[in-house]
Amino acid sequence: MPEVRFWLLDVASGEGTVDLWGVAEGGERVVVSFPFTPYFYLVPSRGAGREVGARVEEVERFRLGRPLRCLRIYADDTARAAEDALRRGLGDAYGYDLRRADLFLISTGLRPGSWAVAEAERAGELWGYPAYRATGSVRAEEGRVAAPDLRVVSFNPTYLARRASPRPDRDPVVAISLYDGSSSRTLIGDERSILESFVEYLARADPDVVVSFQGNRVHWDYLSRRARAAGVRFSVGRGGSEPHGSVYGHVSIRGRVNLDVSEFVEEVPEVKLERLEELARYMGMSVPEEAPEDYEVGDLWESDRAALISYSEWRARAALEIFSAISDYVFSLSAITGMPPDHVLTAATGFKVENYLMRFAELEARELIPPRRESAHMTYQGGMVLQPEPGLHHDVAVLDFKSMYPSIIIKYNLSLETVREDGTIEEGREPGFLPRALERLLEERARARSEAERSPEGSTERRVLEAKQRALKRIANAIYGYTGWSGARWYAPHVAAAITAKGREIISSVISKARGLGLRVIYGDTDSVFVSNDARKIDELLGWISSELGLEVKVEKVYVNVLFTEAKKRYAGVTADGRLDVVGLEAVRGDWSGVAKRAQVEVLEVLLREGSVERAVERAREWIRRVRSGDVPLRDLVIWKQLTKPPEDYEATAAHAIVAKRMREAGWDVRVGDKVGFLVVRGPGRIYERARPYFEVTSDQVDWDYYADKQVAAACARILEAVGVDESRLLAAGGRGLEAFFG
DNA sequence: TATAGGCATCTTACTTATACTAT
DNA sequence: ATAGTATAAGTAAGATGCCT
Repeated sequence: MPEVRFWLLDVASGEGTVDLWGVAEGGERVVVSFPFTPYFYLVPSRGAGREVGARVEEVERFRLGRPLRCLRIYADDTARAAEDALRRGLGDAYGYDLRRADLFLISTGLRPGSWAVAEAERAGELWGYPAYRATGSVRAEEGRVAAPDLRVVSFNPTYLARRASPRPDRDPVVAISLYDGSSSRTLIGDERSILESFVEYLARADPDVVVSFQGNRVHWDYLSRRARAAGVRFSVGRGGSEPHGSVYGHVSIRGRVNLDVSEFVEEVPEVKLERLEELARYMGMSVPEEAPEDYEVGDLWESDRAALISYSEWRARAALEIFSAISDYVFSLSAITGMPPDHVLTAATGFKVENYLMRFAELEARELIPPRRESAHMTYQGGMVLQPEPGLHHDVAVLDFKSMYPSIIIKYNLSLETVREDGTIEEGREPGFLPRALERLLEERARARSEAERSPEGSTERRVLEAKQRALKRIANAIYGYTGWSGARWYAPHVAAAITAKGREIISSVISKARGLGLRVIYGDTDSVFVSNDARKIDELLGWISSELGLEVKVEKVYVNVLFTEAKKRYAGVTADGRLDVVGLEAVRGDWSGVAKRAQVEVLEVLLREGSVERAVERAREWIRRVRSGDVPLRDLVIWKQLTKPPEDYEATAAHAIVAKRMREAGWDVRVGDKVGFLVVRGPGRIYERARPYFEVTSDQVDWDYYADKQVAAACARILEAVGVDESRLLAAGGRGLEAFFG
């Protein structure tokens, strides 16, 4: 039987077939077509039999671990067929609400971003590509880690906005920069020729991956509309197809991976603003010092076109470089979840986990896949957080459970089959669906890690395996949260509650034991305990945890100095290797001005490194003085807040919502989910009456006192009050007060 | 096409207490 | 003396973004 081996790029539904786009072993780009009729399962009610559908097979499946005789029913429209069966009272239906291409992947075990082997024969060409027709089975080729050489192209368009944000119904595309990994170019000229050249370029370069920053959210739609208006056929997909909207707000380009690297920002909590510059900087890439802001593009196009084009080329290059850095991770996520690489970044965590679970259910556990339905959200108790001992502590060890919740799920076999509604646990049962699914992830992760270690340093294989283990960890860690998500197919709040209850029980016993051993417990949160760094006692504690609880705890880090306020989840410390950790405090929050964050970090540095309260106070006072006198660049005063709903839906008048509303009225494209940057200006009234878009404010308008008192002083006082300094000492005027004069 | 709950903190919106004014 | 009103003080709720 002839076989074709290929690396799976994209899956598309054809006429009665599923078409697989891939890169074959020899480097050929191929399309392999499979005849595929979708199916669903019916647990028949008494009496119902094979007459329920035209093509029916009897199979054994499990429902929450219990074996059942089921019917597998094939139908072109499974949703309709299932609905019909339900209406006729023929039984309970499962797995009928999956999309065809998804079901194909789930049932065959094929993974996008991985290698596949298909029994197939050559069948001419399809849209100019070698086509194969399946003659037998198709399966994943296990154990082959590295992706083939992919052709990757990135692009960055520039639009010329007449005012505010560019609008596709009005403002033209004036340039598109392209980068193929070695050379840059920018298409300019009249719009029609730019768009035509773009389409031609893609047809000629024929990339497997098209990379952009915000392609899904902005560019594909914008460019499609402009092309339509200009009468240019926007055939950027393989076989000349046009982009089309798909699930998760993702845009599909047939035969290619359309990768919008802006979506990777979700995976990086350190990056607070979804901007290419921020992400690139985080990834350690060089970033132009003066990147133009959106509102400057129009002027720059007139005044310094060369600079704008060079910036645009940087953007295209940066997007591709980011892709290169994350591609192994993305392909791994794709392989684990079975979702195409471009979908997997766009999809929310819950859906990634769910896709993994559905594959595991169908391929390994033979569990029925429950339909998605709206469940009432139930809250339950979460992790335990200790009240910290406020003040400055020296030599503190942070003890951490290794993957506490995943360990609990497996160790106590917490699953839908084993946890009763009242939260009690059925002992002695076979490992349940969730623990098994989780164990599989952890096994694979352990294997990836050990294989990575065996691979030569710096090798492709090692890099890929390390990305794979990170991706596996990401999914494993999200399984607990998934059980408490009311949108989940396997929604199980009582299981989630049982997991956290065990967690609380365990951490409580660890705290008691630590105290019993004479360790001072300073703080703890969910799966961590901060104790005085007494190596002998800690060793004893870890030994006890291992032998008595059967769980693993490690010394995560040691703080030479660590400062706690009265507040939970907020502290800062200097580690043995000299790094300053800031946790939860203003300095790590995206909704505080840069000046307040910087001042707070400096105060912390002085306090924790030099150990001088007096110098820390002086540092805070310097910053307050500086701000009050207006000696700070405006960009350090911007406060960013996310617009979490339409501005008019806010019950309380919020500054950023008012600013967003005004910006919209002025023609800015401010969407729900965007961060709105504003400054507070002088004048009467509430903050929301004095908030302005950050780019509209001049230095003489700024309410410097607001920044001095409510931002800088507040952030510094938070720290200094923990060491007995009152905020009034920071705010008192002058260098030395009257007490110095009289004292 | 929202993983979870726990938490701090700021601002706004509303309530209550207090001081002051007009009758 | 009393009712009415402006203002301060106090509190609840809305909103955001962090931690594990």
